[in-house]
Amino acid sequence: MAKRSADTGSRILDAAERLVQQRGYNGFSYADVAAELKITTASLHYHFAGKAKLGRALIERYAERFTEALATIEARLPDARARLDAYVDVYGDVLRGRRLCLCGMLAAEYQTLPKPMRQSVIQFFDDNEAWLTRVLEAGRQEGSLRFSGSAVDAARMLISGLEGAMLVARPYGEVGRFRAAVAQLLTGLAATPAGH
Amino acid sequence: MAKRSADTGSRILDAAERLVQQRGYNGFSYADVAAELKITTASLHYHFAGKAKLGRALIERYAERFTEALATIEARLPDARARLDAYVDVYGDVLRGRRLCLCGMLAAEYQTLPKPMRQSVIQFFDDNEAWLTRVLEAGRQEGSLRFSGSAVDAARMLISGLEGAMLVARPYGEVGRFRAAVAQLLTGLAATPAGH
DNA sequence: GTCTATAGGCAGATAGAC
DNA sequence: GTCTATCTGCCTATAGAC
Repeated sequence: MAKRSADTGSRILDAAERLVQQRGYNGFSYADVAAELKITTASLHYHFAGKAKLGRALIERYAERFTEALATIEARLPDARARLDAYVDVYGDVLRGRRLCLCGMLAAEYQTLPKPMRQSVIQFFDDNEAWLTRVLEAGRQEGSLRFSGSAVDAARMLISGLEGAMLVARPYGEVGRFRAAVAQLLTGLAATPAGH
Repeated sequence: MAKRSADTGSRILDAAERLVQQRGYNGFSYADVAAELKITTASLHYHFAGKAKLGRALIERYAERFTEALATIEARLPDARARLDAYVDVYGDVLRGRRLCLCGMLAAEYQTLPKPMRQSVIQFFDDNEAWLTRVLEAGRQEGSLRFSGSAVDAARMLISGLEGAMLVARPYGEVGRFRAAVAQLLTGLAATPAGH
């Protein structure tokens, strides 16, 4: 009953996702995916009619899983500060696999993406922003977080900072760079000023 | 005596630079540059033996100009806070042209870049970090800037934040998003807490 | 320095057998 | 569902005339 291995469609998405996060949408080919799965590119086309459709499916699944991860964070952690820290950890985990955020990578390549993919990238950032805005607003209410300006601006700052910290840290191959940059990013948000 | 137009080498670099900042290193071709300059790709190879060498020349020139811009900022502006603001404006100007920072884009594509290009990308970030660290340290000394932790960590946070803010803002086509995110990024650094 | 012509490879994609 | 075979187009790159 237990499935020993995922079906081909999922395995294609797994391989393509890793390739895009590491090399970019314009930096991988059907041949790369096919070689990894030991099938032919013709078989690939059976599952995903074209590269654009594969790309769109990648974002959809990635966004879905991200949403699930955020729901889990909310279910398990009660206070805003802990939720924020857990959110940051999601990004750190991605970087540890020498990957960028899928949509961060696609944002860099945005101007070359097929139109349908573009809207999905925007949607990912919008969803993240909405979730983070709610957490920040709650944190301000409960007194665990503080920030000047609107919660949505603070959320945008954080998302930008996290995406950028991954982008810059990866060439150095040091997750410590990411952590240090993000720690600095968060100091301004702590209701209790960071001790020194 | 006045040169009416730049020489071919420079015009190639101009076109290629714009293409990389907008579409990425893997998202442009010799044919794109050749078409823009109305020459052939064979002529392109006379000036730059291969795409990797062109890529390296792009980074070298970009880094050189960046260094000059930073020197100009130091020459014209006396205090650290003004220098920091001017530094941020450099990024904003790039984004206004619907471009990313050249090295931010190349950082995304890092794993696919020819080896010689990689070291140049790292060098760009190292130089920026060193300059910004000096400005931040000076600002702390003169009392115009404050931050917890080391100046170098604050510098890394700022560079990450600026690169990320460009990355995320561009798909939306709104420079306002960049400005708002960066404003939030800087609030923690103002010695005089943002009044309200 | 710029051209024409072309090589050689890889890209995404399709037809049709099994 | 997966294969072989093939197509067309674009890519980087080079030889050699002008």
